[in-house]
Amino acid sequence: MTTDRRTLIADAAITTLAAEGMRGFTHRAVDRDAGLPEGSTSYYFRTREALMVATLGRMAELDMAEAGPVPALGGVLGLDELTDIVTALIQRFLTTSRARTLARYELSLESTRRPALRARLLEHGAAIRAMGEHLLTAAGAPEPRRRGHTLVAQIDGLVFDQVAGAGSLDEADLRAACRDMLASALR
Amino acid sequence: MTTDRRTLIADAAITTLAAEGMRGFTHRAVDRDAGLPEGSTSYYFRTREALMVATLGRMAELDMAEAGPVPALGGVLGLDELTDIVTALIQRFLTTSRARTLARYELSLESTRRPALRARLLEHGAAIRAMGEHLLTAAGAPEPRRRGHTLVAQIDGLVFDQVAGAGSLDEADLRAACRDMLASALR
DNA sequence: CCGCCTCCTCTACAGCTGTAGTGGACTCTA
DNA sequence: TAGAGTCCACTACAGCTGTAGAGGAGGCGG
Repeated sequence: MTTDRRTLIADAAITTLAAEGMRGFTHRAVDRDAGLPEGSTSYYFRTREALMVATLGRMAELDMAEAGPVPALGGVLGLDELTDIVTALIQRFLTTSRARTLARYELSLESTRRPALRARLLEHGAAIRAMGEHLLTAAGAPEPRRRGHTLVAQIDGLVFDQVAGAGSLDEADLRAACRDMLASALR
Repeated sequence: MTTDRRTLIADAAITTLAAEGMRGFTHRAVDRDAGLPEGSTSYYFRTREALMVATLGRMAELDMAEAGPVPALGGVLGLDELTDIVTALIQRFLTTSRARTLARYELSLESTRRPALRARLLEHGAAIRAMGEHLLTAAGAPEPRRRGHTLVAQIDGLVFDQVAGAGSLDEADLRAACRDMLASALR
């Protein structure tokens, strides 16, 4: 499978961003991570901002591919199932897609200063919150919109803490926290 | 009040970090923000990492000065008082000390790659979580330690969302979210 | 008055960065 | 086969960065 050159570069960019931060996020560093000759990244994405936007786009694509299967469930969701789904999602953020998680935080902070990035990020964030809302609706929660937004933000906090903070909670703690949040939301 | 030169620089560094991110966090940029001649920052903090550590130290100092008055309350805390305290804290993070909040996230992410920074950050984080634990203990919550950790992380998520994410929650939503979290913790 | 010491500013410099442009290899069209 | 077009690797270059060090201003002890 020879992936598209741009996709290959965007994937490498996610890795670079997670490993080196915004400071080390340079055209040449991405070239290295992608195993391409110097100049490749700069050819496909002339400016650093274009590279960021492309990286974000690729992240959104991967996020959706990963989370897509989840809301395909039918029927009414109970607290236990909901907890399972959310806990599994968090675990994936922390392991399989840890790099993408870190890269997302980097880009979020950067979007504070870059309108072009901010617009894309909000778009993607809206899609994620919509999923949260959808899940809560399926479980019959009141005010699913507000609750969904809150829930997503709180979960993000737990993930951030695990990935860039103290990381003092084990899997059982995370599960308990999710269950409490969801129980509040369903009340 | 002529503050110590190092303190002046560290304060400027917080501003620079919040405004320009890790990438724009350079000796010369801090010189400019501090209104000092070029070379000053580089003289007091020879390496960039030393500057980061000093910045973090100053942030911890300011955080403590700000939060210090809070736990001075006596007596048993009720859910309402607790909610008031926490909501007020969040509001301060988002307004008065917004820059410091952003700088903290920048440094948290950076600490992922810098052991020297990580050590200091964990130290400060421990102090903050101790405050959370203390508050919950005063309110008679079971498992205040675990609950405190979770609470702090969740609050951080709400703050991050407001400051660098969608920011779709208004003050009433934040208050409601806090109340729910605290109610869960007290149960 | 002299010499010393501290605090600071200024300058030097090698290395890296973003971005643009040149030119070659390869592929398709006729 | 000739020509045009596309994709890509490489190079150029000005600007910025981290860090080190030289040197000067001003105060202090004698």
